[in-house]
Amino acid sequence: MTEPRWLNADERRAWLALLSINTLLPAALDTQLQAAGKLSLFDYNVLAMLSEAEGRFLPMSELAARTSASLSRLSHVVTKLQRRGWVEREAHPGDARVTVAHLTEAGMDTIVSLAPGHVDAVRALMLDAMTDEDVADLARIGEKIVARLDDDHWILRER
Amino acid sequence: MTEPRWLNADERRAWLALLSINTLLPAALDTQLQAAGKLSLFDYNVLAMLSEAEGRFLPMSELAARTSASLSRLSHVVTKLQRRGWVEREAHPGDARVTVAHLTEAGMDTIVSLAPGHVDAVRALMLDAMTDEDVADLARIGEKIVARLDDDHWILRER
DNA sequence: TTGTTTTACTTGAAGCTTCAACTAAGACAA
DNA sequence: TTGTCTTAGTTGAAGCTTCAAGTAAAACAA
Repeated sequence: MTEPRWLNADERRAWLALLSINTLLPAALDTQLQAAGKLSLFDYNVLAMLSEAEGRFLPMSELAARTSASLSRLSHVVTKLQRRGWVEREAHPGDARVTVAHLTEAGMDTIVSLAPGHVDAVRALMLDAMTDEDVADLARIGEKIVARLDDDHWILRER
Repeated sequence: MTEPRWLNADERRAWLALLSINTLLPAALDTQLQAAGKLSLFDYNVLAMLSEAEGRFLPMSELAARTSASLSRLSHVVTKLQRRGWVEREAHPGDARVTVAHLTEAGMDTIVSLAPGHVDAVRALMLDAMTDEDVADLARIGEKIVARLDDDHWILRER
């Protein structure tokens, strides 16, 4: 067994910053969305991913991939969103194992009304702190990390 | 009411990457720590922050700041860590409102035994994906975002 | 075709986090 | 000193996430 390599100064700074962002950023966005529409950041993302999909529907697995969530977590959340009238579950015509989640009109209205405030919050909490070059760097470095965590993650598909 | 400014390509890439990292990285580290010692990343960080503090103790408020957590969350977790014999609660001599969390010997042994595996995981999941320059850039940009989220966050203190 | 494995998803229980309410002590003000 | 405000922390309940187990259909194998 060899000695582990401890983190150097920059590695430690990068790691601690990421860890802090990780806790603070979702919490702040949750607060904004909770106030605006009584939903969480994760709820919002589920609706957002459906709203951007062709036909406003996606199989549960694909929706789970696009929200980086487990199927179990997604299933519970879709049940909740269904009770609120924002999403419906439908059978897949070609494969009976598949459940398709479909954004309703009410769900679409909800996300359309929430999007401006949410985007403003993302800018205020994160993007406004950075120069254009910082944003490009973060995009590039962030995608490297995502590739390391999941080498066929959906956000890397169009590259 | 003005039109919101939507995200441009790089902004969207940066935001989606951060959101994905945010879900995937803690999940992967949780899995490693759960397997190695049946604790979460947050539990680990609480122990780590105490182990690095002078005297291996900190007031609850300070520990909450260093783990970016609410006092409520920390209080529940310290109760759990206390039941496992890793932390003790003590009264503060000068101010009776303050509770001091103190890492026990058993707690120190735990973190010492877990640290190498955890650091290896942080490297494997994140740092190994980046060049030295990337790491320095991420540290710089990450700290800008942290400053935006909380302008006197503890990781910015030594600057 | 029959049995086996894999894929897609759901469910209930256990554990974790948040929220609101609460206690208690220190600081401040008159 | 007395009352008020602020700070520090705890608690229980509600809601969210994970985990393990289960169902059912599709794919594969002999």
